[in-house]
Amino acid sequence: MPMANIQQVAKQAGVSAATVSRVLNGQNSVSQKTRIKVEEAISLLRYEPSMLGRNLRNSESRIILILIPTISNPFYLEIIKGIENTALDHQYNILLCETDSNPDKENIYFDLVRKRMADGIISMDPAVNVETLKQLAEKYAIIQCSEYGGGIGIPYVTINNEMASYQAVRHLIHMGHEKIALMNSDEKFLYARERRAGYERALTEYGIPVRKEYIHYTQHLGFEYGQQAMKKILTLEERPTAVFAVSDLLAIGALKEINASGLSVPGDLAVIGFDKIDFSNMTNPTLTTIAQPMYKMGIAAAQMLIDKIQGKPIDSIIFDHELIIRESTSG
Amino acid sequence: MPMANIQQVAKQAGVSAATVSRVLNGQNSVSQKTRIKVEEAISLLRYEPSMLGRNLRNSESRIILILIPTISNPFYLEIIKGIENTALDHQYNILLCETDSNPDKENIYFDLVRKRMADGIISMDPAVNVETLKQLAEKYAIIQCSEYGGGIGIPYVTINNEMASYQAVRHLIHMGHEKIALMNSDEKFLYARERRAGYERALTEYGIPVRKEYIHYTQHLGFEYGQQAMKKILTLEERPTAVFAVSDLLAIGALKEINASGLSVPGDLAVIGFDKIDFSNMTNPTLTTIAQPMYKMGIAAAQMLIDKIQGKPIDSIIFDHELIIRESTSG
DNA sequence: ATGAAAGCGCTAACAG
DNA sequence: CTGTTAGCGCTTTCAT
Repeated sequence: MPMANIQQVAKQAGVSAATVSRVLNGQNSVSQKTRIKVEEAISLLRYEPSMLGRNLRNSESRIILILIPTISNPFYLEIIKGIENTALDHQYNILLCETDSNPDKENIYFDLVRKRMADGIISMDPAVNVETLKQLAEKYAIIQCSEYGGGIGIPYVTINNEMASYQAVRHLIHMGHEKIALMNSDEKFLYARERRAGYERALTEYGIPVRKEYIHYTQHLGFEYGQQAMKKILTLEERPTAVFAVSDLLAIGALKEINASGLSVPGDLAVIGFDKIDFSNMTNPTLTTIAQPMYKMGIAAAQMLIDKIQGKPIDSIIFDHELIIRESTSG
Repeated sequence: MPMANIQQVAKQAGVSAATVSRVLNGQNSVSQKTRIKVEEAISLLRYEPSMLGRNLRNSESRIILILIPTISNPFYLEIIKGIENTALDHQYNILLCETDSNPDKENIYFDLVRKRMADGIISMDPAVNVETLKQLAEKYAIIQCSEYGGGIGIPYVTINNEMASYQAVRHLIHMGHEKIALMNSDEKFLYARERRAGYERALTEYGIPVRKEYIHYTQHLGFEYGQQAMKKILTLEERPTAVFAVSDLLAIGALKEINASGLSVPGDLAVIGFDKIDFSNMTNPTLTTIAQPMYKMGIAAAQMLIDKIQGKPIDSIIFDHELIIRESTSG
């Protein structure tokens, strides 16, 4: 007798399906006596209510979609944990979607919400198509997390990128550095523009000229890209004495490349990363970096999304960051 | 006019809902003329078919559940990618579930398949409750990936752990090592027992005695546990000249600890890891390790599960591994 | 406190 | 080739 349904339970208990449903949903308009009858029938038949029927009836999927560019960047991991735990608390589940920053793949996932397979989206893909997202946000619940298009009216949670970057560079200056390179993402991303602004503000404030040849752009935030960029930086005529990379993975690539070329960190070059991923503490030397409260950001994003799904008003949040000073700048 | 349904499209096109459904599902029993009418109605009304209705009707969720102990171990990342891409090809989506090796959380996720929210499970949690899993497997599609209970009749994909371990240790012996430590997981896990067996076989084959004090167990596979275990190993009276750790994260922790104590790798101690996670190539020195074909394993697991869901017969698979020799054993 | 009835949106069997 | 009908499993009025 596989897969009993609510009708069979009702019959077994000698009540109507409606009553079984009431018991299932913990409504207190059921007498103790019938409740017990129903519960017995449920366990007798090993009944498990079908989410399929319930979801159709309620026009909801209780699924939240998370959009990330790649699962390979550990930066997203803690955020995802925060989202997942919060979602679970509210009986939501998460569908983790890797876009590879590919619009086609992205669109497959957007379809999931259009097709009611997901109740909302938390987007963490900086490369997301802002136009599509804006359009989608008119009909569906959408939150941007850690990366936002800016001024497109979609609620977001993020940190103050300009300030974080400013503080990182100021720290380097305080350590006596003047020749400071920036390893940045493509400036089509808002956060990349903000972080460069912070970099320039710090330099300017201390009367250090901004030198174009010290600013390098990488296509992605991965390890290899950090190596590559560092290789170029090391060929500069006036070699910098410090590098600020906008992601830990980039910074770790830089570290590796510096070591490979026989130089030492922080003796010859100081290095700062960004994100405080787990691995930033496993390198040798350990990496100075900007910590984002990733777990908290995940919680907030999930809470906002759930509120939004339920029609509540929500506000964007800007979280505090923190400069974590470790061996790569103070060896 | 938000959220048109199939009835409204039918009305707009002047046909029945059944015909619209046929067009939607690409059945060729529809005349060119009506097909066009229907397609026009669809785009006019911006109709998006609801998976909720379809799923109920078809008694399927088209969702695959992936069970992992923690998202923090990069080992799972590539496998997940393989699963996801394969799933996508077959119009399945994946629900990523982190159990923290916690039976309660595990049970929440098992409920998803009981409640028809998921069509099947790929379990990668070594700590999974084998009894529950076995029971579940009687009614639902379940595959074990990279970790299997052994002899419980659930199809699996894995590698030959004993052989991989044997080869790693043999490599160390060939490099001239005799005092070789093993950093292993709790032997309640099958793979831990297999890997110890391989370790012992290699030693024995070369006439090297197996020394109890060289075998250390860690509670988890994380970085910190590797550091801790290494700390103990370094206090041994007769310090080993090589360490074989059953995970890269463990090995990286060992690396860090060795460096911290002023010793060098591989000069004073050689180190081998297991898994070939991305990071194993980012450390200094880079890490010798056993490569598992993780992406392929993911693809296979997903394909097996989908076949199983569709009632096809399936066989377990044992994949080939490979010893990747890098700096941590060969200076 | 409980039941009858309707319907969420879709697909498949059957009839024509 | 197309429409009618029924029903997947559940929840929610509306009665009583």
